Amino acid sequence: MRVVFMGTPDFAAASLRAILDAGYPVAGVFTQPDRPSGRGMALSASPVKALATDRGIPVYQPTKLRDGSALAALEALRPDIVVVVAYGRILPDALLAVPPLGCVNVHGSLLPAYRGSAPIQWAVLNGERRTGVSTMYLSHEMDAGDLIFQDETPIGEFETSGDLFDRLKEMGAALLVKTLRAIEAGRAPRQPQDHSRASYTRPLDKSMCPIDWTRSPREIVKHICGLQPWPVATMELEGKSFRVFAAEYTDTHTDREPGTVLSAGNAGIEIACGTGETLRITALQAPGKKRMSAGDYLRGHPLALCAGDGAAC
RNA sequence: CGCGGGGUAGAGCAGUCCGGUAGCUCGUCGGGCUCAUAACCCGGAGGUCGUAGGUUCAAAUCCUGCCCCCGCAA
Repeated sequence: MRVVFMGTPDFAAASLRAILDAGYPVAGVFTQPDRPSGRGMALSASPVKALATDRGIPVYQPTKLRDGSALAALEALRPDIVVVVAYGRILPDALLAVPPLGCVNVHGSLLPAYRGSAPIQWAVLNGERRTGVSTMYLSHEMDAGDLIFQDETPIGEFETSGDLFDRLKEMGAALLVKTLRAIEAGRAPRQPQDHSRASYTRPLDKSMCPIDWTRSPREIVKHICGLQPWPVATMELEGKSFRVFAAEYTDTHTDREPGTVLSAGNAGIEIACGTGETLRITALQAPGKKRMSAGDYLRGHPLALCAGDGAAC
């Protein structure tokens, strides 16, 4: 079964690696063009390209998918099936029609929930206790194709999007191999999604970073975890914007204004939340500094605590 | 050459502009005190100031090259 793989980031590279390790011949790989990125704006290859190059697989990086050349390139590869994982492009119907066995996709959610571009992060942000991965056939509409397999997993209370990403990319890769085997054997399930239960995510952006202290401790913890490793939750302290990486629950109750710093010491910075409860920030990053524990930071930067009613803090 | 911040004791920082004894908080080690503590008191150890050169009577500090870390941007 000749496979053509389309994908770009780390999440996709895991799937590519899995089907290669499973012994499937990958005739070619499509990935996004190299772009200047990183410090120094050096041109850098996508993780998928790096892996494909390493394994000696031809790489295609079309700028446009609709000018005919991409279609010609795909047809020339004569794939039986096309696997698309986080390619970052909408495939024109003409491309979808090329492989006789269809196009399959790995998505980081339990579809039909969390269709869209940041399903893993939004599952964390929304405080979901479980999520998973799905494989499906690609259809004209985004993430709405018929389901093949799904696999579930619980989300840890303090698990970050990055942690969950790493777990789901391996789950997705394994599920993809299972899916390919089933299709090859002609016994892959095909279950239309319940579109009435579909939900959609929007991309993350930096405007959502600031922590809203009027929310509950758990909502704030999920905010902190969900926005890691990017774009990272932030808080204001003494006029500077800090990136916040970790927090822990306390059993303290307070009637102080949400956002008030109640204490700052070795264990962290305790701040009043909106429910009369508090949260202790335990890891943060000051501008121009690297991430460190709150205790470490305070050692070099004593915080002026106000004992008053909090208004002046 | 996309823009900017940073590298000083095990950790976090000050000192650099204006060159002249290596400083603070924490940890650590020893001693003391307390019913008790991430408590407090006394004392000690621990640093080629990222690195290689240059200027100087004298460089953490001024000049130049290089390495590494971080943020923006993608």
